[in-house]
Amino acid sequence: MSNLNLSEQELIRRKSLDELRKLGINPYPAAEYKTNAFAQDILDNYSPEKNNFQDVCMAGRLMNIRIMGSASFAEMMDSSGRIQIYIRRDDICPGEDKTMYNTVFKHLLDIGDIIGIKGRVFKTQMGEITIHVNEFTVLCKSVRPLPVVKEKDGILFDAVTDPEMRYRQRYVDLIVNPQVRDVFRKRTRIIQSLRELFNSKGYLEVETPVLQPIPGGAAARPFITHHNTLDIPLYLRIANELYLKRLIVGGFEGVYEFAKDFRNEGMDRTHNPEFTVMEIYIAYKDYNWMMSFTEELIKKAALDLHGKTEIIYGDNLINLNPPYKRISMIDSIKDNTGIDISGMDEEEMRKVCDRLGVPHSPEMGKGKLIDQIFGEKCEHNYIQPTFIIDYPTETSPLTKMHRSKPGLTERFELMINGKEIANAYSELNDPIDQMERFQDQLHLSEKGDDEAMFIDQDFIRALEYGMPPTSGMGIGIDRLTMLLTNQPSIQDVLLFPQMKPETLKVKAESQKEEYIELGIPEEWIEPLKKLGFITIAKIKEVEKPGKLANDLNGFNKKNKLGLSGLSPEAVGSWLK
RNA sequence: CGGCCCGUAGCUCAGCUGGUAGAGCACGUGACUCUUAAUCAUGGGGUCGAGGGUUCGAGCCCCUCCGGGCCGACCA
Repeated sequence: MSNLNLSEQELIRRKSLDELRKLGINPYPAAEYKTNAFAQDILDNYSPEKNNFQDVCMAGRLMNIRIMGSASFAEMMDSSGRIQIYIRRDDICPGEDKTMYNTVFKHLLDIGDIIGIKGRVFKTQMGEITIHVNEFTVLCKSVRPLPVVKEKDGILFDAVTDPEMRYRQRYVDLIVNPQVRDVFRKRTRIIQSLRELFNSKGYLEVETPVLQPIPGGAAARPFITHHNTLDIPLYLRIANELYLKRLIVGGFEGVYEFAKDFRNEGMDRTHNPEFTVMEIYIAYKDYNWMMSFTEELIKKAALDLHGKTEIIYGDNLINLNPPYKRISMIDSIKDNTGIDISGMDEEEMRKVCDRLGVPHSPEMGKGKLIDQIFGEKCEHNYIQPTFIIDYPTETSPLTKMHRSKPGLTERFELMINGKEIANAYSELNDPIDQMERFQDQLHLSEKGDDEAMFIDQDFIRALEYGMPPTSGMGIGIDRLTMLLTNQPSIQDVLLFPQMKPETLKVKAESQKEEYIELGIPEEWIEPLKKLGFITIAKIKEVEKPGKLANDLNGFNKKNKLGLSGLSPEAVGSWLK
């Protein structure tokens, strides 16, 4: 009955499954399969002169099968790549019994199945490095047909490009689009590169709470959840900043964490509800030091990934070789708009916004207005890496006041390709100033800003014991990965980007008993369902029993079911 | 939240002014011992995203909904 929902190809593969079992072959064996070679290693290192790889054993997925009578070529893909294999009937079946080739290989194996092979490597007349197989083992039968992507001269045919399928069924994407695996290998290499640098300096990798009673450290709307035993609300973290700084108070010299953060906000090409941020805090440093460190880190990541600092993103050629340009936010606005906003009050700023066509609203303070102008008129112009420094106090409540510029803070953001890549400060460690900044945030919250920060009393208490002068920095790992792997969407650097739930096509089918109650012979239930009458209600809607009888008899004949014919009267009796 | 586009066989896509659903690959059967987008012959496979409406008749026109993409808004 469940077979009703299966396609023809799925039914055939399930039948092959049974056939294999009948031949005594377990399609899902448990035993370890010991391999001694990978496709890429063979392709890179085989040479006929050395006559190496003459006793290889490898495992992988069948991606293509070309049968030519008693010999066949196929392609097998393992974690390293694809390689061609050559299978000859009389090698596989040296004796009289040719079942393993004629039946198992030719008929019961399909594209998508996973097998193990033993054989020797050689070069075909066409010059392709190939494994001559003398034994194969079924390791996993695939019962769902894989999209078949073909390739010639680097051109892909029928490539799976549908974003919905690629993101929802990432496993399929990874199988048929090998360059996708490469992006995620690179993502991991980027993270490793940063971790190596931090560890080489003796900084400590730590873990801090994801479930937080007060979602602090950033301005964003959190996800809320509930703890049953404690009977309190908890928030999924929007940042880990305040916890890492507590650890600096505790005496660690440098701490860092690769953290999943969660923000209950919009989704687009650069935003996913959960995302990864690396934050690092180092005692006795300031934001100037941190700028140099950030340069070092970005350069290292680029070199580890590409071996050079020039990268291409979209149409832009970007050079990540330090030093990067440094410009204050005020100067940036001056450069990009010709307007010097230094010393202006809030009213003057509003007029500037109007003149520039920058949208603003009454609850925005001076700092927010500056931020707004920068975001609209400046940010997108910084394609080459540029540090924007010295941000307004109002929008930087965790940042130390600038040592010489009143009203500003010691903060920088690194812009690359017109996007923020990193954000860092000389951390505010004055507990009394910090308390006042939190209270300012509270006022913003009362004015209706639902992103204003909460007051974290325990964090204040920690600062009261004394936090050394510290610089902290955060990097969006997803966006850094997009940049370094030239991917246009955050979904392309997340293995499982957030999607709306798939609406499962679970059709409400009536039970067999309900059909029988109507007097419908059991053998006619399946044909009825095949014709779309999956519920009793559907049958009751039929107005012409003659037509239904005719359709059913036609179905019987077409599918050679061999059932005795139905009269219109018999069908009519079901409908009463 | 607004604008535009998309949803047809397992996959990639055609489908004319509304007139009985097509191709390639994949799949079944047969042939073939160095092929490679293998080839040749032959056969099957569809609730055209879902639901309504207009019509003698809808994959196509209208409405609603679901899912996806791009752009903008909001948001860092």
